[in-house]
Amino acid sequence: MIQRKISRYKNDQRIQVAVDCVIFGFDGSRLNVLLIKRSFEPEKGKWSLVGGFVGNEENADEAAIRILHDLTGMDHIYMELFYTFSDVDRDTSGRVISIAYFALINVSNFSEQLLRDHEAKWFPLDKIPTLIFDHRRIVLKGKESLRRKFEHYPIGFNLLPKKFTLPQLQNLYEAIYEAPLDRRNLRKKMGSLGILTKLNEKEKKSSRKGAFYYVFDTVKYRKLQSSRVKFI
Amino acid sequence: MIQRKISRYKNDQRIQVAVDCVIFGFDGSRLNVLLIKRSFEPEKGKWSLVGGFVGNEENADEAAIRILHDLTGMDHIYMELFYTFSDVDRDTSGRVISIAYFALINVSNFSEQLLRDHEAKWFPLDKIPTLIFDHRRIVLKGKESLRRKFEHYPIGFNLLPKKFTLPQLQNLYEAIYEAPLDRRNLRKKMGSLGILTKLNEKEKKSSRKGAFYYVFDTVKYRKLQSSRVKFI
DNA sequence: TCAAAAGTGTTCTAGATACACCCATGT
DNA sequence: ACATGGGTGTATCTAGAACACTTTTGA
Repeated sequence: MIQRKISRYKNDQRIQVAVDCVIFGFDGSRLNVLLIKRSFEPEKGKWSLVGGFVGNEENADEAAIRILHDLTGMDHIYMELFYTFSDVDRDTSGRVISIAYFALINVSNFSEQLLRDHEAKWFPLDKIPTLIFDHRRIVLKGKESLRRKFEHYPIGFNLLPKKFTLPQLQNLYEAIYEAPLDRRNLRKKMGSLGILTKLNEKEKKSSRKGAFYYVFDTVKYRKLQSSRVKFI
Repeated sequence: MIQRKISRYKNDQRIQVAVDCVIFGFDGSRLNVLLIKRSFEPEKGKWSLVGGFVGNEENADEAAIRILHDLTGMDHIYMELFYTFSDVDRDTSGRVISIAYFALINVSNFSEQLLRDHEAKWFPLDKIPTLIFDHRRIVLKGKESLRRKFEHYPIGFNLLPKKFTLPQLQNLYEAIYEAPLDRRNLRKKMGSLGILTKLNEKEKKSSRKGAFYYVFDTVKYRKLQSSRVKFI
């Protein structure tokens, strides 16, 4: 039995609280954002972030987890609150503030079927279509937050498949920083951090020679975590 | 004539939206947080952050500016949204989410009279009393956010008076990082950034020899701003 | 055999760190 | 005269940046 809490504060405030998720996905070469065709009015049929209202019996994290689960079927998605957008007229049909999260997922966990079911589509970061409301601003701020976080925490590994190659890792860094990176320096850096384990297996699709797979060494990483490592 | 916006969304959500401010102030040697004795129920008389509800016709920034202005009489206070707290039971008398800001002000702008008027008091960061609700958590997260921001942006100057000495600046760095810092290295760093101008005037209260005053060179700083400077 | 991407080491430079003595002044 | 905090310079170390050739293999 769910009982609605009655506020003891006297207040005629009427603001609704929503969560919006900037879902980043990396396809091995480019960084993408998942957008959906909005299924209800207003702005039905336009491209939009994935979102929903916060329930009376859940906090914003729980709402984001629920929304991400409904869309993907996945649990334990890496996500982080990065900002709250509250302009009075940001939503054209009511006063709604949006608690914004970015989420990092591995594109390969996302089937074509799933995309069709939700009328969803991956868009490269430099090719975001016109979005409803202030969602473009939310995407841009999400990207900035991701970039800052990325500098000190190894969250990028959430965007990669379990096994990944160093050229893929380099593409990821370059996509997030929008700047070229030297192969040799990246390898040296990863070597000195000691958080990658080389597998005796090669990825052969994207080159003739093939690139060795690596896995992320969680145990070694945890030891570093206390000391605010620089990852780039 | 203010007309309330009627939402077109069907939704029985009943959440109120508040803003809370972690106001940091530096007294020349320690970093403090401004707390007030809560003036209304529930939890009346307990220590609390400064806050208030977001009005129907203002966004969260505007609410924070209003709240800070009401308390201090000051405008153009440096402030930044750092997180939104939304646990279902965080406020014991209703569902209220709190959009949290940290604000940086110069303690010397704050008269004793002002403190008395609002039943407010500065508390050193390591001596925060028991606070209502989740305000302790908000303070801790605010401190972390301040620290991260401080690394790359010269926001610390908002905590200092217009004229300040290098020993004071050092105290500020040490207070924010809770770690000792070498005098000579700090001076070298500031010298190389070139954003301080030495005045021909000394502060004589805190030592016999006296320490030269400096001012922050806004023009030189702006030139640096594009390039993500490291400030520590 | 050649095109295309993977892999590999060294040098240079700038910034961070560590460190100890003299200076100015009020009491 | 001395105690107190302010001011200064150098040597070392480390991390980041720049840079070019060899290897593998499928077509």
